[in-house]
Amino acid sequence: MRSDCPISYGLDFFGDKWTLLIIRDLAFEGKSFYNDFLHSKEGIATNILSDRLKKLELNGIIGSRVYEKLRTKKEYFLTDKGKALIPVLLEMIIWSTTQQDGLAVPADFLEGAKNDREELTKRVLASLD
Amino acid sequence: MRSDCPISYGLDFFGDKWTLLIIRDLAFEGKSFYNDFLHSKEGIATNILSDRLKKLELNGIIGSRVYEKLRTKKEYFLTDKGKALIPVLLEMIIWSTTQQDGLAVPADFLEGAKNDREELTKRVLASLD
DNA sequence: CTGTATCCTTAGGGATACTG
DNA sequence: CAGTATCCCTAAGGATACAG
Repeated sequence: MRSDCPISYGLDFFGDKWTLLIIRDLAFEGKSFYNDFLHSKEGIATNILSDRLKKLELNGIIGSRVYEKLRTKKEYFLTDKGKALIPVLLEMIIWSTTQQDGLAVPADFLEGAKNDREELTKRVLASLD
Repeated sequence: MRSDCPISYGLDFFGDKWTLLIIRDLAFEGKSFYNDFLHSKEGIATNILSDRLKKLELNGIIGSRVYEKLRTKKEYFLTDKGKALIPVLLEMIIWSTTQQDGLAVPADFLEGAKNDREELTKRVLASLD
C-alpha cells in the first residue's frame, strides 16, 4: 500500500492492463473458467492469467471451487468484494463509449438504461445468479 | 488499442499505477502544477510524471497553459474528456473506502452524499471552476 | 484442460544529474 | 521551478514447453 488514498488503494489491486479484464469476463461475459479467460480477445498470456487469478483470489476479489460437472475444472466467481467493483467497470464503459465511437458494449442489458447507474448495476448483479 | 472492448479501451489510457493519481490531484486535490504532482504522497518519479503528463495531454485528457502570474510555470487542467473520468474515480473511492477501513477521503465535500453519485460528481465539477 | 515454469525481451520505474 | 536525460534495475509480459 503506497498511501491511505482510496484511489491509490484501488490501483494497488487493479492498476494494470489485465486484472480488470478478468473481472469484466466474470461480470459481463458469463465466463467462469481458466480457458474462457485465456481466449478473450485481448490475448492474455498463461503466466499472466495464472498470476492474476492467484492475486485476485488472495485479495478476496474472486473465489474458486471445483466444477462439479467436470471435476478436473475449477470454476471462478466474484466474491462480494469483487461484485462491488461492477459500478467501477460500468463507469469505465460509460466513459469509453462516450469518448470513442465503435466500441462494443459488453452486453445487451446495458442498452436502454445508459443513464440509470443503479438499474444497470442491479441488472448485472442479477445476471450473476 | 487491444480490442474494441470499452474496459480495455479505458485501460489503454489509465491502466497503470500512476496516471489516475495525476487525475485525482487535478480533480480532488486542487493541484495544477508539476511540483504539486511531484510531491503527492505516493512519490512519483520525475521521469514518470513527465511521461504521464505528456501522454495525458496527447490523449486530450488534460491540457496546459502558461501560468500568467508566474510565466515560467505551466498550469495543467482537466479537459472535458478528463472531467468525464470523475465518476470513475468516485466509484473507485466508494469501492476502496467500503472495502478497507482507515483510508482518507480526498475531500470533505464527499461526506454527506455517499450514496448520491450525481450530486457528488456535480460538486466535484463545481469545485474545478 | 488447468495450470506452472522457463526463457527472453521490453516496459516501468527509482535515483540522480543536468538544462532552460 | 519545470522539466529532460541517463543509468540501471526490477517488474511485466510474450512465447513456448511442460506437468498433473
